[in-house]
Amino acid sequence: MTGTRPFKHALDRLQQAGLRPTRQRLALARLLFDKVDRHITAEQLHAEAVDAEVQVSLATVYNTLHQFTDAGLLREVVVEAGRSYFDTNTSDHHHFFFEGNGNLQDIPGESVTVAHFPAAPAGTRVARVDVIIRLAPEEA
Amino acid sequence: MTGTRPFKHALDRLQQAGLRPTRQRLALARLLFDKVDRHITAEQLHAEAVDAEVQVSLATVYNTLHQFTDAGLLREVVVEAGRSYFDTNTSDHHHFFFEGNGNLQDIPGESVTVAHFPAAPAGTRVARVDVIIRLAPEEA
DNA sequence: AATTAATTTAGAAATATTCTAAAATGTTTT
DNA sequence: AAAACATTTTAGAATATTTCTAAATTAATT
Ligand SMILES: [Mn+2]
Ligand SMILES: [Mn+2]
Ligand SMILES: [Zn+2]
Ligand SMILES: [Zn+2]
Repeated sequence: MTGTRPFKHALDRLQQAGLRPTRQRLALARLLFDKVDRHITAEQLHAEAVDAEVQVSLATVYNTLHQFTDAGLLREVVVEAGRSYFDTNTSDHHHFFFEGNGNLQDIPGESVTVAHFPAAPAGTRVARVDVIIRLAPEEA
Repeated sequence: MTGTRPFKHALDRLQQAGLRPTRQRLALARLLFDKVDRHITAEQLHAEAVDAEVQVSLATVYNTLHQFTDAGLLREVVVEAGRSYFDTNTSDHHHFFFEGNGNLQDIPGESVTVAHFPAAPAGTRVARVDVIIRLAPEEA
């Protein structure tokens, strides 16, 4: 019976995160996690939900994306002013960013070495290291 | 005679960038470049200008920051949604970002090594490599 | 079924940034 | 130095993203 596994998968994620499995969260989790990894904005996800005839407000999409992020199910990626991407790939990795079209592409964590940087200042710890390789169209 | 050198310095920058030395640009250039390197937002710079009794609109501050950036006099740094910093340090360097208070601190380019990353996809060239080391308050 | 707690929502608000077109200023030509 | 021309500045509106508020709904527990 096709169609139940995706629900199961999304349900597992919510339980793992300690979040109540509401209709909206289940639907958003399915949209987010039942496909290949991706980088999506709140508005894009809301549009996808509307498109899939899931009734959910934009406020709830924002709330849910932040809850998922806090729970470690998503990662927020900021590369441009006034636009936040939410990344379904939560493994240690980095990004190519195409300045032309705003696309993001993953770079596996193992394939970048960040070495020699100074120790974190006293009273702080390194929460994350982000490497963004900004790409421009090749000149003619 | 103190007070003329700063004008000369700012004037040089504008000429180097091929920008007309208007009252507003000169004043903003002095505020930006006649002190130690820093990371400043458009609103902060506008507030400083108002404070220094320089009459300039917020729109002009944005225009000028972008012109300076395009001319290579500034660098835009994006680390948080809905907030752009302009960096008077245009040398090749990276950043510590304190998630607690939104502060940025430079890391000299030579003290970070980014190695082994994949080649830029066909049709693109690497415009810049940004390394952001995100710091959180040390846990108790 | 009643109680309690968590969630969703519409709409307003806050924030950041860009746009528009008119006024002002700077530059070049005569 | 006036006239002509080009650039810049500006107020205010517009756009865009994100957050907030408080009321309505839904879920979980008793
Ligand atoms: Mn968006
Ligand atoms: Mn700001
Ligand atoms: Zn990613
Ligand atoms: Zn810097």
